Amino acid sequence: MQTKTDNKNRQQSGEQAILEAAEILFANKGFDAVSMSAIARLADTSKPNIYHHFNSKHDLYLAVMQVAARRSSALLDAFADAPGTFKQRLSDFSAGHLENILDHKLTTQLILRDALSGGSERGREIAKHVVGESFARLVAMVQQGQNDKEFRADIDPALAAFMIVAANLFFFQASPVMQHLPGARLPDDANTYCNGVMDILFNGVLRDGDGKS
Amino acid sequence: MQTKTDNKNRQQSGEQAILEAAEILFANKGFDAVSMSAIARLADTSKPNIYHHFNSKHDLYLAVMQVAARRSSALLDAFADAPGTFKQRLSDFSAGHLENILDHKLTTQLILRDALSGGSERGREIAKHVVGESFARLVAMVQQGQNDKEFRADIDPALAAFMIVAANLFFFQASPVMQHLPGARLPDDANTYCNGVMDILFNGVLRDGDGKS
DNA sequence: GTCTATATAATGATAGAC
DNA sequence: GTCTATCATTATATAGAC
Repeated sequence: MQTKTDNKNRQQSGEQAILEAAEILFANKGFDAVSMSAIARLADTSKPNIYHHFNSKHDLYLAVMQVAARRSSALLDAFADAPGTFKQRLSDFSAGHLENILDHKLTTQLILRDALSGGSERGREIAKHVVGESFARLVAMVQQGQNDKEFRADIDPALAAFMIVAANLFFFQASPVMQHLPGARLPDDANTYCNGVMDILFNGVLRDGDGKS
Repeated sequence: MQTKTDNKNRQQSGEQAILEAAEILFANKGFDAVSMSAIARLADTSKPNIYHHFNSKHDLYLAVMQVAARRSSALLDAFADAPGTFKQRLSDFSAGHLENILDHKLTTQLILRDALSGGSERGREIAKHVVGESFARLVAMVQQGQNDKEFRADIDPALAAFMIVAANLFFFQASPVMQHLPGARLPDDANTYCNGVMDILFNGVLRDGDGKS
């Protein structure tokens, strides 16, 4: 029994280093800009050894994606059915969502890059599954809030959910650029940003009494 | 006098084809995934001819970016100082912004890809200039709305502007993915989407009387 | 499982004829 | 301005020893 586990562990040490190196490079530069030589160099091994563990560059990429997807999926389970008002639950979900994004930038960039790029058929399937999962939870949460008369009934729950996801993911994508823009800077603190977003989403930017058409 | 103009026109016919082919490929696949051979093939010319017009692949890329940036910058000038309430002007700007994005998907994808990717130093400068320009206008518009007491004074104008841009750009990025997600679909019509977004941004999702903290 | 050495194809870029 | 032919380099991937 133990021999099998030992083999698995010994075997993974090599694979693990390769997977980690590949994740870093793929996330930062994208599939095409990364060579097997660069991965081998960063993983401190040789090119043929990578081909011993993975059939092709694309296979390695898919393996990296699957590991990242598994990690990403498990992270938001805690927010599935929490107590409190839906306003609070939605705020918590959004804060947790953004926190996960910023705590796992590599994973996020990897999945986001693949999901939004016209890349490899099957890679997008994995990425779609991940974003679809957290998105569906958000939509359901908004709908429940509508059923409880806490949220307006005349808004599209998918739209509200999308705006939350968009605000968080686009913040992650754009913050390196935004930091260098003159004149108007966003809050660099994630919590401040998230609270500001949710305040606008919940209450709107119009002053009270201006008439909600 | 005319000879110069004629030369210019004759000269551009070749360059134009190369630039257009390069824009299509760079926008769809990114810098690294596009080869000079592929560009030459699509432009119906030869590789050395490209090198006659541009010093390197990177030079060609910058030229494509500059053309795209010029196009993109000119598009939103009309919304600079329009009449009407700031709510209306903001809605019009957002609608025009999204319309421009969807009418020039190639240009948008090209600039967005470069701005958000860890790509070539100088390419990002161009992209940053474009997004920074339209972003600054939006922020100013929100601030004016606050000065006129039309918008709440306690919101961050940069944050509100960012949410509009994020909603539009992320919609553009994600709509190919979102269309295939089960359960919750966004409106496929740009106007419907934009109106829904602005409704939420202006009025919020909470039902009236729930107390704006 | 890991390596050296290598096959094969494609890359960015150039030389030089027309 | 445009081409054919070619350079040097690098890419993915494999063969085969240990």
